[in-house]
Amino acid sequence: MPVTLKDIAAKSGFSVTTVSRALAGYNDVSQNTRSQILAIADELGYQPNQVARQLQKQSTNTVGLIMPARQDFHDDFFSVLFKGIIYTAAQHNFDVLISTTQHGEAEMEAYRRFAGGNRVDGLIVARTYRDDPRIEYLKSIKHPFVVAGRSALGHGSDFAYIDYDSQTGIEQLVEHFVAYGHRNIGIILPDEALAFSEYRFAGYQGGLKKAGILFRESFVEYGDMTYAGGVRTAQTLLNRNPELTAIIGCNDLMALGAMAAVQNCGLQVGQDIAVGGFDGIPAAERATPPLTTVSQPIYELGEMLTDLLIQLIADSPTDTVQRLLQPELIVRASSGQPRR
Amino acid sequence: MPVTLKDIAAKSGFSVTTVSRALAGYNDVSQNTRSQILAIADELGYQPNQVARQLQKQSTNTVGLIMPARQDFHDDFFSVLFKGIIYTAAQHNFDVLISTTQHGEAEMEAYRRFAGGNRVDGLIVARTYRDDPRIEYLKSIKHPFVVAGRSALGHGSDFAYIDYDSQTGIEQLVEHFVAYGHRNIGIILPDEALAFSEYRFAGYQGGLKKAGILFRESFVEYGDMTYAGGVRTAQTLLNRNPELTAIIGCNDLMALGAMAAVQNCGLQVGQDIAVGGFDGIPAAERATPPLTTVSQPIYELGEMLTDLLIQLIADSPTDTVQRLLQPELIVRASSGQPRR
DNA sequence: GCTGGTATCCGAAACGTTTCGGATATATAC
DNA sequence: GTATATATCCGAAACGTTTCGGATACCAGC
Repeated sequence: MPVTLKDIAAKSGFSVTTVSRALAGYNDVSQNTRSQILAIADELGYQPNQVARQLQKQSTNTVGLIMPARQDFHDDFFSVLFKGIIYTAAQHNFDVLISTTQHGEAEMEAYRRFAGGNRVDGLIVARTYRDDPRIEYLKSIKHPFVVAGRSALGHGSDFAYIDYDSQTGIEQLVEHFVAYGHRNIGIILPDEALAFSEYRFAGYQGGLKKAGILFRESFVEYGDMTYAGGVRTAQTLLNRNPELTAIIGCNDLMALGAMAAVQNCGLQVGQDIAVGGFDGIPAAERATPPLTTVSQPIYELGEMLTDLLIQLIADSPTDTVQRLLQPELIVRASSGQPRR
Repeated sequence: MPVTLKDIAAKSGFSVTTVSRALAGYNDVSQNTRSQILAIADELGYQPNQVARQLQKQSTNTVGLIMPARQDFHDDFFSVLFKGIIYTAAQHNFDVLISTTQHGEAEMEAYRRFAGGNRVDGLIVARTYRDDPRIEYLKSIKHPFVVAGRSALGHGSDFAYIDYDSQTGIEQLVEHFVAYGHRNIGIILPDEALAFSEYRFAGYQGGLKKAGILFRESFVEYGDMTYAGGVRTAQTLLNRNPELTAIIGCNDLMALGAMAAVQNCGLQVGQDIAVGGFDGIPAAERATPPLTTVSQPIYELGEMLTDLLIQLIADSPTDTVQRLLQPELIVRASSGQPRR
């Protein structure tokens, strides 16, 4: 029994049309009737039905985000990205609709519900996979979207995206380690299925090559982006390669896990083994010792993505915006002192 | 130009009604026509318009959450609560609609839009204030909602809520410190306007009283729930009261800040000054030294709230569920050894 | 008195679904 | 043969808005 325009119309004696126009501020309704109508609306506590309005206007003032379920949950990436998104959306008077699914058919189903089902005006897609079906779908139905990240290395990316140049970032981290005298540098990569995994791997190889260091398969492991996964994977790496003097975790959480693994071995982070991460989350700075990392400001990424998406919704764009941002190497105690 | 029921009707030669019923699986449509219709729907890539469906069904399968903007942003509480909510909502095939606002009129506006505007079937309200206008509003329009937290001490709470008994939690923490030989225990409280601030204060006073320790106004400060705020406030507390040997931060973030402040003074956390927190966030466990804290599993709180809300939406309840959960004291190195 | 303009109002259609209450045709029962 | 049941379909109304295209009344200008 919420109050509708019809109720106000009945009580005021005017038509639904006039009530609607009075409330919307059109100037073809007299001052007198407008104030009557406003008074009644106020008295009845009228609240326009947003769903009806959306149906009529064919727009929702809502952006959508579909997050991976569970296993990535304690990854700070989405938390922070998400904060940037909802805060920026609110600035533009947009709400944010969220769902979580496992990767796979359920995920596509959610995208169809949000985009095809007209629940949102635009979508932000994050964590791209190689040949990502979500992107294909959104392109096919011409629904506005922006992507955090690109397609995998070598695949074309003909859509709006914003991404940090993690290849260069990791390369700089490797160079930093090399400059400190390290030559046996291990790396914990993200899941191979993730598009950005390749860029980081390429950065690792690029850094080694520049330094004239031979790439060794055995120094590479894949982790699951979690703290616990970092502990586990670093353990494996250290057991298999006692000669390692440095480890790169491809996100800060895994790097923090790696630090713990090093300490568990009775070794000193920064003395015996240098550790570096990627992301620049707050916990990295607060760790003991503080973590050297490649910082990609995620909150700001969320802001930029949202601004871009909303702009894209407002005026269908002429050219597709693609922005590649430079991350910043932040050296802290976890990489220790130059070794000679 | 998304495809609608009308398009399928036109192409198949059946009426919109029949198409609708075929797709919905009613049994008053023959196997033959059903399969024709399904085929065409599939071919055209039909995706039901959720907004139209919501309008007709007068329900949205969506729960709403309105988060405080900015200053609380780097508080992990909402991030984790939020994860619990969206994950559980997804289990029930509910989406989650989010907005952020500053506390105040804009916040009420958002509640009206979500609840009165029929955008969501139910709301989760968190961070209650004393005599919270949001709760009054939702009660007045009889919109389903559940609350994380209660009204302020002494005010009646005639609505569905789930809360941790933080009074008992803080009391236990005080008792723990007392048992370790501390008598000069400072506390950093949350903003007074927050309903739970009073419970924690009461717990502090209760703990002191049990131990026969006189309450001293000067040992109390109010913080803003952030890490930086914790550093600042602990600093103030320590400068003013050099006799302090223990500090309680009323959330982990402020407690971690307090640890940093202690260390900045050249003092040892756990040796010179004991520190305890409240929440049990992951960072507390990983801190150096690990933080003694009163753990209130927030993710689980989000799960329970969402389950309760959805149940409340499904069958209007007979009695209002109110659950008071016991938090758990977790002793770690930040509280050091017994002093004698 | 007629014309044109302006101010104010409103009916009806539309957005895309779902559903109520039939309508039609065919089969079954007697 | 009629009466009843069943299977299959559909028109129209409804959900609550917004908006297009008038309609009406009144005024000024000639």
